[in-house]
Amino acid sequence: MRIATWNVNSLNVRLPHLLDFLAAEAPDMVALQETKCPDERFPRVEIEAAGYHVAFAGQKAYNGVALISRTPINACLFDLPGIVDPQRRFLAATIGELRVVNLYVPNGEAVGSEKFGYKMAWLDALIAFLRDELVRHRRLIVLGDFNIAPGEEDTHDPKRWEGGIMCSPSERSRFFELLDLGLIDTVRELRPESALYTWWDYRLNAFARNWGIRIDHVLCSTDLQAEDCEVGKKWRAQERPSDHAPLTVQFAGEIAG
DNA sequence: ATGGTTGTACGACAA
Repeated sequence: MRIATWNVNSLNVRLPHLLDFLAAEAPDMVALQETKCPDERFPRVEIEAAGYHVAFAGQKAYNGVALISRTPINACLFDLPGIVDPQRRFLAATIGELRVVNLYVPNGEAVGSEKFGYKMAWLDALIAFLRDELVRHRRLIVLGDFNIAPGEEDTHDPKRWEGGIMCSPSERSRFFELLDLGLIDTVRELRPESALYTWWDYRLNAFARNWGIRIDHVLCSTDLQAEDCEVGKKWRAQERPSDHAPLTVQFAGEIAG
């Protein structure tokens, strides 16, 4: 099975790219973030016509997550337990024999800001939730835009990013707490030596210079085996791209189990 | 590298 995550930064603008991606890559499941799309305007018809089921949690202008799957999507949970959050950043669901948790972790703006405190509280609630979820589900995938670059090798310029937002010790320690629960960073496991990025700033021609960072992740429980991964840089190179590339991970076996 | 771009929605905020 092939599982992808993609922060599309407006599903309305990026729907043609998404439909091209589905046709070209034929993933079994895609987790989307930053759909910026209220539920009543979600492009259900177009995505279902491509042969996929949909589940979504959107809001006007900001945030918004969705799941797109060839296999029906069941038992959706739209709110991260343990925190009251009107922002649509979380969508957990059961797909075949998989439990999938799609995340759009708060950006945090700047270390020490009010939004940074929200990010830390959100991550702490996530860690508590996933500790329970791993007890309930042996085949668990946690994926999305984490807004955390786990290590120095995950930025194009460690000195520039050191201690800043997405790279601070408190954010990185939360990421490693997630791994310590029993989750695997599939991309780092598959490509231990590679500089792989998933996000490049729109500004300063950052993509052409490969000034990127790795903040989108696919984590899995130890019952699952990741076989291969790919960052879809060609989608970041399109006209009017998202600032994130899609990340696809190939797992052994099928969604049905 | 300390500026700059994009999306939403039409000014200002979020990223």
